[in-house]
Amino acid sequence: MPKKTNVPKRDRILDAAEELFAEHGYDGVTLRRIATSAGVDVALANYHFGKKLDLFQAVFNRRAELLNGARLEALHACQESSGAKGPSVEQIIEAFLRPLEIAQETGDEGWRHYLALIAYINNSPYWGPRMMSSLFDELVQEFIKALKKALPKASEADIYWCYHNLSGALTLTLANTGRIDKLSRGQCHSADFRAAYDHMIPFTAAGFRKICEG
Amino acid sequence: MPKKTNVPKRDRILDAAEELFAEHGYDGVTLRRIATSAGVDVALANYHFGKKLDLFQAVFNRRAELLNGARLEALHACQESSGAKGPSVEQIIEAFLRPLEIAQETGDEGWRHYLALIAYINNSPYWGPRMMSSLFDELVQEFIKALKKALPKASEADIYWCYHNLSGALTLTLANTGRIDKLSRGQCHSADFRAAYDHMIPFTAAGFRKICEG
DNA sequence: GTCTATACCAGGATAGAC
DNA sequence: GTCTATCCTGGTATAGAC
Repeated sequence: MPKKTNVPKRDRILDAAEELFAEHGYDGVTLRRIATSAGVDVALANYHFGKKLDLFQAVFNRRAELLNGARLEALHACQESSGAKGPSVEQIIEAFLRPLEIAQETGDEGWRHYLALIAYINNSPYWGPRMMSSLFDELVQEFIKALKKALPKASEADIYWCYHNLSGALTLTLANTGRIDKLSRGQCHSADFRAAYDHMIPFTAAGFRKICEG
Repeated sequence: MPKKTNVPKRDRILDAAEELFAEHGYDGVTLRRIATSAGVDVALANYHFGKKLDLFQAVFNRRAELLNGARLEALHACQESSGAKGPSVEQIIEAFLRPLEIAQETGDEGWRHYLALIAYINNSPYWGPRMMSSLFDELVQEFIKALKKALPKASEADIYWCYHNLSGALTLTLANTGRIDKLSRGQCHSADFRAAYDHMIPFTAAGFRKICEG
């Protein structure tokens, strides 16, 4: 892959950091490696972002608003089109997941790395509690509220456990480890988010209904 | 928690490494920290296990056979009790998951850390492809075979995508990040594996049926 | 304001002496 | 089994070039 020398160095640092943090985790990456990969001097990351941790957070923050905006918009769209009874479980999960196909649609590798970074953080006992809430709790609670309305008989705990299962399936998908490719001997592809969601939406919707409608 | 000075130092190193690797990942832990936590000299880890990577693999290997033996035994048990028609999807998933309650049952914190380590490795784009197959593929394929029998109309790809969703839900559970506790404001507890599986088994079984039985 | 060269020093992996 | 020395890597600060 050719170095994009037309992109501003500040962005190249973010891009390189995004890819490397997603693949190797926070401690698995050095600032020197990020700088080399971005084709800039070691000290430039420090100049633009301060400490390593600040860079990490800058990477995590960069695309969050755009992503969650799209998801919230999708939720509101299906809420409006469904009237007073509200959207179905399937529609809600669809709105939660489909905007994440953005990486495939735009062909922007950066999005793929970013989503893998979310998976890393969400699955980490260290980073998860420290970093997920501030960017994602508001969005999740909005979806939970919609799900409660679609499943009025469900207890709160049941809804959250179901959400946990959905979140886990999603997280492993975003991690994009290639494990399913190998297990299935090439019949499934980790990188094919569309196929993943095509299965995940009916799968998890059926799970929600089973637990929450009895 | 008091230092267990009665435990052999070699095991104390494994225990400490297990806990720290699970929490911080491979690169987030130094041999010094492991040694300090185990109450032994820095060089002793090197003496017993060689390089850091070898210690990492030793930790990952240690409990795998016991764990997967129990899961396989559970699968065979339900296969025998169900006769020629074979066990149901629920029974198969139950056999896949319930032995993982071992941490809760035995009260051995080491098991909890070990399971979190599996979650870390399985969700990692770097470690997943390098370390999961050798210890877990055989077991997984055995369960897949049973699932195919229980869902004879399903395509292979569908089975594997459903397994992927199950594996993701399980992985996030094992990671034990406390996120669900926070989101649900204390109504669900990450550490309560029994509650997690009580929901995960019917949830994922319904998903399998939806995808694989139409 | 953007960027590079360089230096500093803490901390760590490893090997070899004991 | 343990202690220590050595070499190296990495995060960060600073000075100054463009």
